[in-house]
Amino acid sequence: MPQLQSPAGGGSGGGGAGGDDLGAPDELIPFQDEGDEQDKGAGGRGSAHGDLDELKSSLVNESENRSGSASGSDSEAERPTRQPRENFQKPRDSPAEAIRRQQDGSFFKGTPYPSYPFLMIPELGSPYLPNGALSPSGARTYLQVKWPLLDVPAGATLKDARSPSPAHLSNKVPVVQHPHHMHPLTPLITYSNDHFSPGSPPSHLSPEIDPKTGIPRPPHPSELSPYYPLSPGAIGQIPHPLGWLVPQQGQPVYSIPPGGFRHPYPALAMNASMSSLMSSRFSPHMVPPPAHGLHPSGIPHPTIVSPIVKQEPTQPSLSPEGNSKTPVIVKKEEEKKPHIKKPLNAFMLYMKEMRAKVVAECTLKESAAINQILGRRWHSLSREEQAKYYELARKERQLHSQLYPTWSARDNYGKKKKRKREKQPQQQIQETGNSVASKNKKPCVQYLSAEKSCDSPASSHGSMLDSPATPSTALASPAAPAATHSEQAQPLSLTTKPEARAQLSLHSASFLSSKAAASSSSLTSHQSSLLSRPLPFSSIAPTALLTTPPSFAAIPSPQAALAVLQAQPLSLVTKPTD
DNA sequence: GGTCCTTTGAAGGCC
DNA sequence: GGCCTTCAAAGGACC
Repeated sequence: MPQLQSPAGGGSGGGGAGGDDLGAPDELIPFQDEGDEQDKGAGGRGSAHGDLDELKSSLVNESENRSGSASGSDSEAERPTRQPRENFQKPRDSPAEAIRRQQDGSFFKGTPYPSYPFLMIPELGSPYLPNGALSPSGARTYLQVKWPLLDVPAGATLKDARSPSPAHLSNKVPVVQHPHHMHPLTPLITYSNDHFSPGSPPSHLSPEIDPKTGIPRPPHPSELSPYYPLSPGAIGQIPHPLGWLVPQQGQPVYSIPPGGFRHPYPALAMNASMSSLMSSRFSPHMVPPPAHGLHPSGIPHPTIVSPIVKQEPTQPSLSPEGNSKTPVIVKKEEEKKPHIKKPLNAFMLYMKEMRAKVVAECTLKESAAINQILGRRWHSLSREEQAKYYELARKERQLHSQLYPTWSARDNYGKKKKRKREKQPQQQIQETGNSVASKNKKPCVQYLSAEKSCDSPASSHGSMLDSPATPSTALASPAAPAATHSEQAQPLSLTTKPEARAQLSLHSASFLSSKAAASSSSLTSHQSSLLSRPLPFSSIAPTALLTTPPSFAAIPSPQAALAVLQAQPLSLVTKPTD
């Protein structure tokens, strides 16, 4: 399957970047390494990052325009977050310094995503339960942040107006999966949007050089990361920073001991108890939590489902003899080992957020069907929108790797006891054509037919891909806002893989008969998916944008489209430009 | 109760 | 470096 080159990836070759790049301290700061990563990616990078840079620069410009101070030089504008990132990475500010910074109003920086005004607070301390599992929704508590001062266009909110706020999207009470059931910071997180209305970041919080010190101001937490609602070094001294983060129950939100931030995961804001908790609960050693289902503050959290706690011994339990462990014990300990789940990727984050919306819009409940819809919508998202999720996912991985530095995705292999499939559907299609689903235990269900009634408003941008006006416009880009720039930033990779070409062609056909394709029951799910899925922009050859075969215009059905495509020289569609 | 389905992306292993 | 596999979420369906 041709993939939209993900920011972290550029394929598996660069795939290591997602985690490997975490080692360097500099990489901990989001936006710089956006650029860095993109530079490293050198063409293999996904589209999202190009837009991230756009967003960065546009944000800087926007902030400067707003503030009117524009104190930064050009070079500063080009590297708006460099210094702040270093500050962020090494939060060694004294409390007084931190307070001063905050009083300067320089503590925050405008969000790099003007349209992304919520903070995804993964329980502040960690989105991951002590066992590594993510607290289903509480772990990713999207808080719409109220920016008190900065004037941001209403249209620049995270989602379109139709899209309920993420908090509202939670269609169920967050269920903590781990027996610990309690994130140390959850009581401090408001789960209500009442406190947070989409607003604007204050203009004086723009990323600028502090006029007093000449030192670049620390970046806004949202720039640092959605996970880092407050910058480490100074958080603790700020009872209510600008009042835009309101404690739910009146307790001090972020107090931090004068000693400062010593936790190995310094990006997290925490008070004394949190700090100790982090040290104890979120260290890789996973020592037991202090209490069952209770935050150290004693405040229970609604997400607590069961107070049963699996004690994770700090030291491996030894056999009575002393230091030798029987295989049984070893096995037991192995079983006791907390299951650290993989960090969610961008699409998973998107699904998590949008699932409830899709479920509400449709009558579908089957996740497979929902996921098909979401998959299509995902592709219909503009790259900026996708970039948000890529960024979130990247931070998830960062956070995860910091919380569990020794964790490897390999650790989870085999834990699902997943029955090994004989072959991937994709391969089956390539090899056996349409007779694919026969081997599957469960026949592929064409869920897309059920989606017909609800997939038209696919994206907040109107999803031209779901119901495109013309193939060419739809192909040009998923809501490509600046095609020319995109082409510059991300030279179109001339995907010459047969599958990719087929996808392109199929996709072209899908614009003309997507509904028919969706309702088709004679195609395999993957074929249907191909028909309905937009091709990643990066894999579309320029010529392809201009040479949509006119013969598609009269294709009555996806089957016919497929037949045409199979018979038609693909080179007509995706003739390489070289 | 376990697995499948379905989606995309990340990561690791293998060649 | 490319390909393949597994897992991440979700919940109904199926065995």
